[in-house]
Amino acid sequence: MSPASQEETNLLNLFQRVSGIGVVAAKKFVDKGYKSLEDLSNDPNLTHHQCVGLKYVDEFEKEIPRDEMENLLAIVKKTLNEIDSRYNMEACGSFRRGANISGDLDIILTHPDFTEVEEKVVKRHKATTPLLAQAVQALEKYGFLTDFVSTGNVKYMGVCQFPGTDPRSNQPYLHRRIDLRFIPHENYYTGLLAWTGDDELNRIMRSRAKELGYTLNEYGLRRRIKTETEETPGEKIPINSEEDVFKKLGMPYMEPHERNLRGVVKKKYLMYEE
DNA sequence: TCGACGGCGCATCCTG
DNA sequence: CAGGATGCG
DNA sequence: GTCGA
Repeated sequence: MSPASQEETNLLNLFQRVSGIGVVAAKKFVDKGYKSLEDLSNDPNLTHHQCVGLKYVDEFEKEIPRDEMENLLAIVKKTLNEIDSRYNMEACGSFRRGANISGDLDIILTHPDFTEVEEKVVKRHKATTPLLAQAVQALEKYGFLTDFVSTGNVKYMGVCQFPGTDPRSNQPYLHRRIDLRFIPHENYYTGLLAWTGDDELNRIMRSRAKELGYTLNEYGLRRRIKTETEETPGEKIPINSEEDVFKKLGMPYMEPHERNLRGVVKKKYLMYEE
């Protein structure tokens, strides 16, 4: 590779370390002649997301130890239960699958007043529901949330920081990426399943559902209606636990820590290749 | 053998 | 201005 | 590159 295009590749990779900068934006900045993150920081037209990403570019690359994840989650649970005990929340992703380290904190949130019907009504009228905003406000009040990346009716993306000094470093705790995702009450378990993953398991369960004439996603398990010309989602199967979904698909229940399939499946194929 | 390989919420830009 | 398209995670 | 249609 020529020196020039090597430099360009290096810069593209450098800029994409910033949250909010993908391949398109990175290329744009290279074309502008930027050579460093400092050049980037002098651009007056960065999006808000990119500003936050740049501010914490080093901190966001640091992994989060499991005990800190537990402490962060405990703060969110305690704070929200204080303002309304009917909030229900769980951290998903690799943390729920038992990982010792995580990249960010992904929390799904339900409340009995936020149903599928409610969500549709809100969407149709381009209205707002206060449930997520109230939760965010409560967490901001304690200084737990330090910056936002995006914030809407059902999804908040932002930055949080555990209070006090980290005994590991004798420094303040690092800033961590946090997502709060509101999902309709009756979709809690399929949402929990989908957002816990991993991706490989999601693919397997969705394709298995398809084979059995269902369609599975984070919004529920539905029967598929098959006519001569088209297939449409049919009535919803009631789901009251993650176990219910496995059962409907004729699969043995897998504990969250047993859902780390990424790579495992590949190994299986490699065995056949021998 | 050949096409699909995720869909979606939010921010922002584009178009009319 | 609204509605659609695109970038991003 | 993998896998079902």
